[in-house]
Amino acid sequence: MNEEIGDYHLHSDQRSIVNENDATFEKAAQLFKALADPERLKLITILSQGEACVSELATKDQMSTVSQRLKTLKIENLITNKRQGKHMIYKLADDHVYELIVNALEHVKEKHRT
Amino acid sequence: MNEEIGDYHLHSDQRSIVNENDATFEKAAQLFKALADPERLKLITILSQGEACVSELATKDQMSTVSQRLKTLKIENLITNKRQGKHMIYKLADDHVYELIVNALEHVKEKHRT
DNA sequence: GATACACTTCATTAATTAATGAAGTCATCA
DNA sequence: TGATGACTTCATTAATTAATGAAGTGTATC
Repeated sequence: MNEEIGDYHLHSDQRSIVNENDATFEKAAQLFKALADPERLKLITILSQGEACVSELATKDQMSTVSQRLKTLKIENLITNKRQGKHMIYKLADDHVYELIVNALEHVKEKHRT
Repeated sequence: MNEEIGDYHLHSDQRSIVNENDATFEKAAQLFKALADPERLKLITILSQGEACVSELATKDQMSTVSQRLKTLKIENLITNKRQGKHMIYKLADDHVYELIVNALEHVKEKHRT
């Protein structure tokens, strides 16, 4: 009757989330917090087109700011980096990142009743 | 060579997000902000199991807080409500909500290299 | 080994966000 | 119609978060 998919259930045509603990909610909230900024989202979409170093993502005078934004994203495992000589190359960590953003963009573009 | 899916592209095995404007990023950031709180996430997961009124979601003394959390979620079209006599019944707005949360929960449960 | 380049970190300062409790609204029932 | 129940809103207060510019770190080059 109920099809089980990890902690996510399908029962009587209604999807539901069960058995999550407080620590998981806390971590998920932190993840969403990292995504909750238009400039950080913009960085992610740029990186969705391929890896890039910091100076490709920032002009000289916003380098500090961009570096801090990247750090925020990295802490939540949304992006990874590697050094290449003097440059630090950033890229998206995995598919969840892409899925989260695309899903959010779809949601905000959707018409909702007033 | 490139398969086009709305504003989302698949090219050479790399997904990318293009052609989004600032207003869209701003709205997406607001959406993520609404999700960036463990208590609001908890409310969403409860509602994923079915609709509920405020007093089912809160004890008497946290009613104000819970009501404000629900309002935050409603503003971002994550939930909807309807009055039923004295009760205000809340439920999830659409599938995006469920997908966003499940995706985030999967991401945080994933092992990432240290 | 000193200088430059490409960042990263730190500290201050400004701006946002959330909890609390009191007051207000809306529907029902006596 | 006035009292009660079920919320919602408001105002204050506390806690977080982000931008800025200066100082620090690591790598390559002269």
